[in-house]
Amino acid sequence: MTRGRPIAFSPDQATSAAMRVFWQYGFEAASTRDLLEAMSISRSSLYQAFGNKEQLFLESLRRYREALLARLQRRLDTAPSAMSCLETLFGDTADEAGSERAALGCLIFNSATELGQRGDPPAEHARESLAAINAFFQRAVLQAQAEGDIALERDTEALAGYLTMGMAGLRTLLKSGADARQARQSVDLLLETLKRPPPDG
Amino acid sequence: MTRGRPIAFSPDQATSAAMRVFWQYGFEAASTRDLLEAMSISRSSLYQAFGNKEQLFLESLRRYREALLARLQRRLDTAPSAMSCLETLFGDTADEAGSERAALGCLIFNSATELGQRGDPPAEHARESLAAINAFFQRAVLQAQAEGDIALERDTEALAGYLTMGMAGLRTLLKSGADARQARQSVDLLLETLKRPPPDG
DNA sequence: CCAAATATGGAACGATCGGTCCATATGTGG
DNA sequence: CCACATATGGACCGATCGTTCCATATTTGG
Repeated sequence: MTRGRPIAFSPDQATSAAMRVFWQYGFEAASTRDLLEAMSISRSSLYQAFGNKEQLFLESLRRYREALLARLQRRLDTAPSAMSCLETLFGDTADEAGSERAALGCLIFNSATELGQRGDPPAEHARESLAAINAFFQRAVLQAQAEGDIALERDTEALAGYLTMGMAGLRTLLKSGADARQARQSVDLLLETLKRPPPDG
Repeated sequence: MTRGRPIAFSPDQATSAAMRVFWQYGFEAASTRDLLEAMSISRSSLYQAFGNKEQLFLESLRRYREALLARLQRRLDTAPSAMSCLETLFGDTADEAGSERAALGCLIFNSATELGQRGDPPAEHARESLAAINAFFQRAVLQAQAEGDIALERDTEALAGYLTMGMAGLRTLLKSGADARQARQSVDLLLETLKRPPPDG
């Protein structure tokens, strides 16, 4: 079937290792040397198997996004309610304060802020991933509305955008070393909006 | 008094030009070539007058922070109320959606996310600047409470952290190209929390 | 066991990085 | 007008960047 020397590494494991490097350093700041060392492969193998740094990043971000969204959706599916899912999601994130995990942030938010409005594939992919997070929040809010925990008069999309903004801001606070108390208090206030009825008008 | 050849550029204007470069590209990604071109000075002059790239960044960030906080404080001092100041501040920021200004973001939030928990002076300076923004929000909330627009039972610090988180998130959304509608809706929901009374407990 | 095909290690590429150095220009105090 | 002091332009430094290339290793099909 296959001809020639077989590859001596697992592309999956190598991509996961690369993902962690991009996660920690960002797309531009992650050097090919960093990537090669973490992936434990040679320079030739990287370019043979992944093309170049940009394509490796796209593959890493794609995997990160799929894993994240799968995890989020599972949380939503297994939680006692969509509202409690959102509460634990933001609460658990706030509780990361001070940890190494908090210092890493989220690869998607990191990439979205680093790459901004650039027109190249990495930036486009980052924006799409941010939109996917927003879409998850929209599903969660819609379900919470169906379950009676969020007022039906609320605009689902607006609340989703609000939560995406909140998570982005929370990630920023955690990255810059906010303590658990500030993170918790901010998240509590953020979630308050979901529970109370919309003002008149 | 002064001996020797006088400098042929304005250090103030040069620092402002450098600030814009750091603002657009970030600390690490801003190359000395970018800086020299924007500042319209020679390489020798940069190192003679500012020491190195890091010190130039610190000076740029210091100026940005001072100018920003002065502008914010002036807004607070001249607004009809602290609450309306916060409303116009977030509202005006949301209205930047889609503009070049929105793509730039805020140098302080940009630096805080880029430099994270690093232990060097640029990161420390960025975190201090973020704390200064938080302190401004704290003053604004305190004033709004004194003016009767925010319930006194509210924890001032908690609301300040919430607003800092909100602005950080808003900046992230804007940087990644959020449209005016999403930004507006998210900000409206964010500000809602300030106006309504705290829940029981 | 040989030929074809693929993977790998490592040298090398040109470009760019932040920073230094030196010759020269351009001022002022004596 | 000269001596001194500072500023400036530009060559240059070693390091690192992402990428390419080639010789070599390692496999399978015939």
